[in-house]
Parts: sequence; structure tokens; C-alpha cells
Amino acid sequence: MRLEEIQQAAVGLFAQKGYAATGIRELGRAAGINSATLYHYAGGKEEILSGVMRTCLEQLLRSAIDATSSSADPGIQLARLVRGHVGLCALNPLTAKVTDQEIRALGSRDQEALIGMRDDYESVFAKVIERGARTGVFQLTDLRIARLALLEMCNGVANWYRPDGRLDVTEVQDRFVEFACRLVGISVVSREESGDLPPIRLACEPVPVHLRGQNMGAAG
Amino acid sequence: MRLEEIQQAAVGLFAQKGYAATGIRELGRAAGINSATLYHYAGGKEEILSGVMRTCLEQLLRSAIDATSSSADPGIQLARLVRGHVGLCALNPLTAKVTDQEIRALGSRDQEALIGMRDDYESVFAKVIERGARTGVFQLTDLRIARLALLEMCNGVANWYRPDGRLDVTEVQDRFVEFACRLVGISVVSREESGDLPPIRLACEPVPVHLRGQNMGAAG
DNA sequence: CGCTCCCAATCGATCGATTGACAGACATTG
DNA sequence: CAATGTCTGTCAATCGATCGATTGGGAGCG
Repeated sequence: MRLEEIQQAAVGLFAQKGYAATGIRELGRAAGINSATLYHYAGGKEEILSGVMRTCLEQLLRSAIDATSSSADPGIQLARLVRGHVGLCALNPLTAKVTDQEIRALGSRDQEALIGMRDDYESVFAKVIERGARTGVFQLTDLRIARLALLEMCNGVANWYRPDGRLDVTEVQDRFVEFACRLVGISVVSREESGDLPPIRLACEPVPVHLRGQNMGAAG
Repeated sequence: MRLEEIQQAAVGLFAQKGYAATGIRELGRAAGINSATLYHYAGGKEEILSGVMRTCLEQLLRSAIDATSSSADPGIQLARLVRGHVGLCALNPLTAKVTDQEIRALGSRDQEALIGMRDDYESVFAKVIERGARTGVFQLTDLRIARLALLEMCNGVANWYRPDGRLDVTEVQDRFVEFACRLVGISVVSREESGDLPPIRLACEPVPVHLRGQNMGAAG
């Protein structure tokens, strides 16, 4: 699929230089095509960005719904939310970074839609935290600050984690589940309790160097 | 001072739209001067950005040295570091956001210098965390992940806190000191122990609406 | 022929930066 | 006092370059 190659090239450049500082000729060059051809497949610069962000937020939302549907325990729900979020940020750091930082680059139409999706996602966290605090499981003074601190902490993974680095994703997830549990004042939820749902690599995420040339799973 | 007005206008626009998406004519309009006049006072677009970032990082470094010099207890040192960082992010959210996100926009000269300052600052955190873990005060599995999670959590304050909002800075500082202590596995350091060093408003930070027209302290 | 894929060339607009000139304040002259 | 020179502050106009986007047409294939 030519669109995915374009998206991968775009995500790489957007994450490195920012959306506004990246030209469409540069995008074309990185994808190996002329800038005019880029419009044929992707429909324009802004459409590339909004498509990438929608892909990322849809996956986050799906993961959040999964995380809260298989147990009613707020601690386990929180651990699964964190595991899913950190897993996505770690496996798709560039996509996650672009999604987190470039909303302001979009026109008001796309911007409102994507902010709505982000709000939906964050409200899942808010509800879990609220229920955990109301039932006396979590020990928190200010629920809003706790949610913001937790989400920023998890989002930050996209700023420093690299799939070709020394740390493996599962270990980072374990560590962040531990942080999250400590943060809300409960004993640490084990990996068995929080489940080991495999994180998903998004199609728009550039393939790291150490995975280049590998069989991608499906028959080609 | 005309330079500070320009910096304030620039920080406001950079934080809202990003450095690359902000034109110098737009900067001039926001500062009430012609774009050519802007060069007379500030020397160019990139120089404005690097000046703002240097101001911010210098203040952070000074605050970190203060935080670690008045006590040898790793817990108290960590609490003071967090209090200082959160205080600066809360009082100067736009400057902090720009400083955190726009390093990539600079040329390699300024970029290297500022990355060096940031590394110096983060290494203060690293040393405190290392000593706290080595002496058995902190309960941590991976020191690097803990440092990164902690710093991202604190940096995030700049993304949501607004000085004209409902929360007061001290309360946010208290909450984040609590989170930090929980994160490293110690009992919460009280406000008395961590000190109440008043956070500083940077000259480049735009003045929030609710403070407009007030006497700024100095005569004249 | 028709269809898909692709690009060189070009559009008007805007970019960061520079130039040259004008206005006013102030000091130096006769 | 008036005339002149100098310096600072300011901006309209302009520089070449690049921006996102579009056009028209060529290459390859069925």
C-alpha cells in the first residue's frame, strides 16, 4: 500500500522536525515519489497528519475499552489502561509523539473531531480514577491532577523510548504499572492480573532499523 | 524594555502555533511593531527563541542547585527539585512548553548548547535518584525509567496549568511532591521539609489576563 | 483506445531577512 | 538664536527562496 509508505515517511519527518517545518517536497523525497504524486495517494499534507492521528487515537480508544471491560476492579482497570497506553507509545513512539503534539497544526474541523476523541479517551481514565477514589480503593486528594499527571507520565514514553533500544516493551509497561499503582496509592497490580495484551504496531509507524527487511507476518 | 515585550509576544505565539508556523510579521504585529524593527531589538526569529529557552533553562538549573544544596537527604532533595520544577512550569507554562518542545527548531550551535544545559539539569535529578536508591531510601527497580517518568510528569504541568485558573501553584506543587514521593517509594515529604521557595516569573512569560495592569513591584 | 501511475513545470502566496529613507531627539557649531 | 551633524527608532518596500497545491501531459499496460 503506497499510502502507508507515505504515512510512515511523514510520521518520521513530522516527529523529527515538526509538521509546519516539513515541506511536501521533502515528504515526497522521503517516500520516494514526486510531491504531486503524493496528492494522488494521500490528498494533501493536512490529510496525512489527520489520518495518522485518527489511526492512533482510534487504537487508543479501542485499547481503553478493552482494558475496562474485562474486570470491574478499579486497580486492575487502571493497570490495563496504563499497560495499553505505554505499549502503544513504546511500539509507536513517533506516531504517538506526532499525535500528541501536532493537533494545533490542523484546521478547526479535524481539530475538533480529534480533540473529541482524545477527550473520550481521557474520560475513560477519569471514570476509573473517580470510581477507584469513591470506593476508597485509591488514596487521592485531587482526581483531576492525578489523571493529568498519570497521562503526561505515560505520554512521555513516546519522547524517549525507541524500539531498537536496550529496553523491551513489556518491562517498561511493568515499570509504569508500578508507578501508576503507587501514584494512586494501591499495591502493585501484577502482570498476570493486568493481562498481557500484545501491543499493536500501527501501519503509519516507521519501521525501526533493526526490523528492516524482516517478514512482516502476512504472506507477500 | 522592548526586548521583553517581543519575547512575551513570541512565547505566546510559539506556544500556541509552534515556532515554525509563526511568521516574523505575525510576531511584529503581536508586539506592536514592524517586522523590521523586530530585528533591531531581537536580532531575528531564531535568536528570540534561543534567548527564551536559555532564560528558562538557566532558571531551572539555578533552582536545582538551590534544591540540592541545603539538605543531604535524598527525599528532601527530590521534593525540592519537584517543587521548583512544578513551580516554574506552573508560573511560566508557555515559556516552559516552548522550551520543552522547540529545541529541534534551532540550528545545531544553539541546539547543542541548550541540550547540554538540559542534560546538566536532568543529571541533578539522576544523581539524587541514584543516591536515594543506593542508600536504600528509595525503592526503585530501574533508575533511568524512574527519572524519565518523573520528569515527564512534571513537565506536563506546562501543558495544562494556567495561572488564571482555579488551582493555586502551591497546591499543585504539594500534589506533585506527593506523587514523586510515592513514585520513588518513600513517605510524603511535608511542605515544611521541602521548603516554600517562591517560584519566579520569567521576564519572557506573557502576563496572564487576570494580572494585566497591576503594579509589577518596582517603582516607575 | 482507455486507464493508472507518475512527474516537470507552474500557480499565487508567504517566508525570513535586508535595504534605504524618514522622523525626532540631542549635541555641536557659528 | 539658528543651522548643522549625528544617533536612535521606525517602517514601507523589496530581496531571493520556498511554501502548498494544481495543471497538463507522458509512460506503460491491457
